[in-house]
Amino acid sequence: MKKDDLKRFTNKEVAHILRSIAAVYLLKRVNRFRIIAYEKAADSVEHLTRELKDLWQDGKLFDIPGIGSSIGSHLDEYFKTGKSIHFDSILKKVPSTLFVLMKIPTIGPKKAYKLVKELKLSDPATVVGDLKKACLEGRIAKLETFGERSQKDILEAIDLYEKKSSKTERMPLPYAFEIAKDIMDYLKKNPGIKNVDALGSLRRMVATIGDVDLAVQVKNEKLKIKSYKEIINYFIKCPKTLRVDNAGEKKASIIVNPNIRIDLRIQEDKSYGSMLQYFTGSKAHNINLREFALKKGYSLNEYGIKPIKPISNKVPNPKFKLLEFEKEEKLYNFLGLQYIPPEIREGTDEIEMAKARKIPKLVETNEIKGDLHIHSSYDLKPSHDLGKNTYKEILEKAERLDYQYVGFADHNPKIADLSKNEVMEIMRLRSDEINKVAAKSRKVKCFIGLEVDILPDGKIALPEEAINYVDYLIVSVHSVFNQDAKSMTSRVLKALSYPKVKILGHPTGRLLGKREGYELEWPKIFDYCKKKNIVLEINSWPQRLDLPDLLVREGLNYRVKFVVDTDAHANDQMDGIFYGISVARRGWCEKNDIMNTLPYIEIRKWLIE
DNA sequence: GCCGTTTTCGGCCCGACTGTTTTCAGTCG
Repeated sequence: MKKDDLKRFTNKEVAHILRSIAAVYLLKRVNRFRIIAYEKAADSVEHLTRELKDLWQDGKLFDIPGIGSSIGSHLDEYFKTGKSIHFDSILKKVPSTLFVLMKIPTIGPKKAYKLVKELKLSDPATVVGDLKKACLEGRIAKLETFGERSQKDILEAIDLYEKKSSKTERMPLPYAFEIAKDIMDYLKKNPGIKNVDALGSLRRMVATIGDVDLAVQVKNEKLKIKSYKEIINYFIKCPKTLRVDNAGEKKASIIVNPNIRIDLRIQEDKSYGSMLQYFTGSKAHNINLREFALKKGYSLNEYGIKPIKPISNKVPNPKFKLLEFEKEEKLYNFLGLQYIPPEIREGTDEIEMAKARKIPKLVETNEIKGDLHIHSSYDLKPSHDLGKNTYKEILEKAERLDYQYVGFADHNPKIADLSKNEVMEIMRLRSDEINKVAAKSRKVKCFIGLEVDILPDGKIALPEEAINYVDYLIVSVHSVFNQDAKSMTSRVLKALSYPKVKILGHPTGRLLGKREGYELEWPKIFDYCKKKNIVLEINSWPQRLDLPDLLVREGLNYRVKFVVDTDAHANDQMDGIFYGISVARRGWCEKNDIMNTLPYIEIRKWLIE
């Protein structure tokens, strides 16, 4: 019971409920569009980058595409009371073992129903094992519409399911990106390859990635078949390959260390843009785009755009020839839309905005003028990890990145182990040291920052007098994450009220794959930040990518500003700013929304004056 | 059941793959 409680209200669980209801409706043969509606809602919830429950608390439930008055009100009841009478009554119509079997790949509602019924599988706790036993005893092959082949497939699928449920799930974007980059670099060395692109969630720079999908465009069209084969062969011989999963004529998959699947597709020149568009997704974006195209009289697929009506009344074209696109831009433009960058193709309002020509010019990595959250090796007896590089080395790195400034934001001295006077002395010496190093730096200016812990009661882990030794403070929560939204909100608001606080660091505290963020009443935080000219950090640390993209976009509605920082503890990590920028882009940020695109003179005004 | 610049009614994405049911249903991305 306890264990179940812990799993309550997660997006995964809600998506599973919605998908289960779609399955029951399918079996009960209700209107198929109602089934699609539930599946769409399930997809939508599953791909949210925030917890649905938090959105519900913020009153944003009905903003989610696919959630309307009916599903929305049932979810409202579900979150309020812990159950939905309507959902429960639907789910009761079929044996619950069915929903367990549906988790096995290649088993959908219909097969699951048949298996459950014919084999009388009634215990959800043992159903997978029972099915496996039935396979091994040859009982599946005897069922109508199943055969030897299906029996073997089911056995393999169960195997996969059992392995997968105990294996790694999605990985943080930066890890996937590094792996993909290695393989893309390898592919680019092949003289037959003109272009290599990421596809899917990797191209959209989603915070977590499952499989890596790649596309190649070949150079020599005339030798098509031969060169395709050569490229597939070259791909599967990649030094990172652990094993080859499959290799066909236009597609192949390999598994690389540590058990990551890489899919490659080859497409000819003239429809490369259509393929890129199609496999970049998201699914929700593609569905919306196809619905939009349909209204204009076009059908959209991975090869191009097909008119579903004759192009002109005078000259009817009986063949309705497929229109092909080598470039994605042309495809969007043909439909009367502005080009939509992959990062915002999430099926929200991007098509509407593209039609109105209101797609923003998203911020780019080369517009960043400095990094305000960097940890050095200067030993100030900190509460958390020291960095690896000296102030001088960090400045040299910043110069190589063509930055105008950096902000040193070491962790505060550990106040539990030190007297107030000792802390003051440490802070004074540190400030002298930074000033000394700064005086010798010609190109890159520096700011004296500090990342200060927000204590459980909202006080900051630094004596107030010591604030005199810094230019600005970043305040962050590093402990006691389990307070409820109300207490956490007043805790953070109190911390933000101290002098010189300019940045709220990694605002949700999430660690991808490890820890959910804590809950906050975001409208209050946004309002306060806007009022006090405080900005929210978009932290580029691979496991953080925090603030999450959805909250970034929400913050924009409150006209809040952001700063993209690396939180680097070593110089090579300063290159990771790129990942924070990807979060900002997914949150629809333009250059002006990001404080550290400002030149030195202007950021100084905000930070110090 | 959801949704809105042809709509508050009347529409609703598209194709590949596979096994088995010889013409298609089920599943997936």
